[in-house]
Amino acid sequence: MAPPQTALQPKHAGDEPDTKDRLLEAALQLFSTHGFEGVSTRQLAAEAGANIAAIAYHFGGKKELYHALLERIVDETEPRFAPVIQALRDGLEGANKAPDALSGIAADFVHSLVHGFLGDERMRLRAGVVLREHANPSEAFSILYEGRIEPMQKAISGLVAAATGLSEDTPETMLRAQALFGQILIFVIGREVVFRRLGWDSYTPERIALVRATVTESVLASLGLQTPHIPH
Amino acid sequence: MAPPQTALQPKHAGDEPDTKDRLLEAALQLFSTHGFEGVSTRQLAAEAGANIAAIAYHFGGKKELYHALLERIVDETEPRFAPVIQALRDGLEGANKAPDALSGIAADFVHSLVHGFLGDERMRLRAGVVLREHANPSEAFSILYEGRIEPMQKAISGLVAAATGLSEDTPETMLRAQALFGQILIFVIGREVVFRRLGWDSYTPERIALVRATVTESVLASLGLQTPHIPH
DNA sequence: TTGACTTAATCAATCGTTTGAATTAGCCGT
DNA sequence: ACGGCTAATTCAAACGATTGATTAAGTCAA
Repeated sequence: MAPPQTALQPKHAGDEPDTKDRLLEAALQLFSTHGFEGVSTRQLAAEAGANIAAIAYHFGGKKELYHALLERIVDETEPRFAPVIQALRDGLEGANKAPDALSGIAADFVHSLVHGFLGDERMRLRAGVVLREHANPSEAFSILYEGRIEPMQKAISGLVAAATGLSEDTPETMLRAQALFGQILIFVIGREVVFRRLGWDSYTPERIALVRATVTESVLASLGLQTPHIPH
Repeated sequence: MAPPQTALQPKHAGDEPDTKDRLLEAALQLFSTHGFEGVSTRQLAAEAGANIAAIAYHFGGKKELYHALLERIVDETEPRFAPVIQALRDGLEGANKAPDALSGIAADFVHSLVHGFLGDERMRLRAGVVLREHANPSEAFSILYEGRIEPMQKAISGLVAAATGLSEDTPETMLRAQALFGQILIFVIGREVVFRRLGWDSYTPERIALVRATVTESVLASLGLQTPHIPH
């Protein structure tokens, strides 16, 4: 009757996802495209192959399922973004002694972000949820902001600071970091616009490589850096 | 009983908006924040001070009201964006003979866009609707794309082409234009992020000026141009 | 048997839409 | 200026359908 407070992890130790996981997967698929109010509990249950009551049982309600999805998005993207941010930080530290390497470090960073955002279908769905929270922050926006957004912004601010010579925490640096991020994120947000303009219907590996090369040029130039020779 | 097919434009020639206008205004306010599915017809009617049946009477239904809003957004933004695009085109034409002026032209363009997007509360609401259509294009996305988005993209492509020497219609130029636009649009999309990072709670004229100055630097650098001395 | 989980059925509330009557505005012949 | 006519508009009330949530009986492994 009441939602389980303790997870004893009984049941099968099989491989196929249980009802709770399938509901979270359905939530990602549906909330991403149609938004919170645009999806009914019956749609969620049907997509997950579960009963409607399973939502209340496993999460407490529709809103709690949505919040659980946000937390899962933060958790799932951790192994993808943490190394990228760490590599940027490490690179910037080393660049203090070898300033010429800054272009390569920035190019690698852009490379990772573009492929991370455009190369993965699931990441596109996650971005859909995150962008909806941007436009209309719910009470759970802080889950995303503190978990994923702020660390990313701080890392980019470090890059901007290294390239411009300004301090990391000045308003100008933070705004430049925002502008830099916008050059990448616009290809997620404006995906449909890009497709219409270029006559595309999806991001193939070749097209992603073209986006990455072009964005890298733009970003590096915006930082006053030279495009390194064949960034890889 | 049936919706009026012909508009004889009778009624008062007064100044206060009639029910149809008030419904469109309510649609802008509510759809912008909560999305199409997140707003009920009763909310719309209440916000407009009208009866629920007025939606069906004047527009045919909720969906048709939404489409009418999209068309109104295109129409209302025409006088704001058309001169900016025209000024950019004129400037680029003149810059063929005076290449040094390119920085000033680009700076003026960024200036107009930043103030257009951030300086007007109604524009922020309109942007909310447009961005939702970006993330989840409805059947009416073409209204926005052909009306506002494509002309803007083409104008920016002209600027990129002038700065880089490439042709206007190469994929690289179009992608660079997209990246350039992203540097500005991120301050609309990521409004909440900017506020949290900088400790702001709104875009005041002083803060907009700071954003404009910083974005102008970033955009011009990304185009390989020098920041002009005191852009005004 | 116990506890974790699923199920069908049902709850009140709200959804978008429709109805038909009431109200309002503009135009007519007088 | 007048009442009478017509069409445009607004109104309260209700429509069936769907919403998120809840219930109690059921299944199944330990």
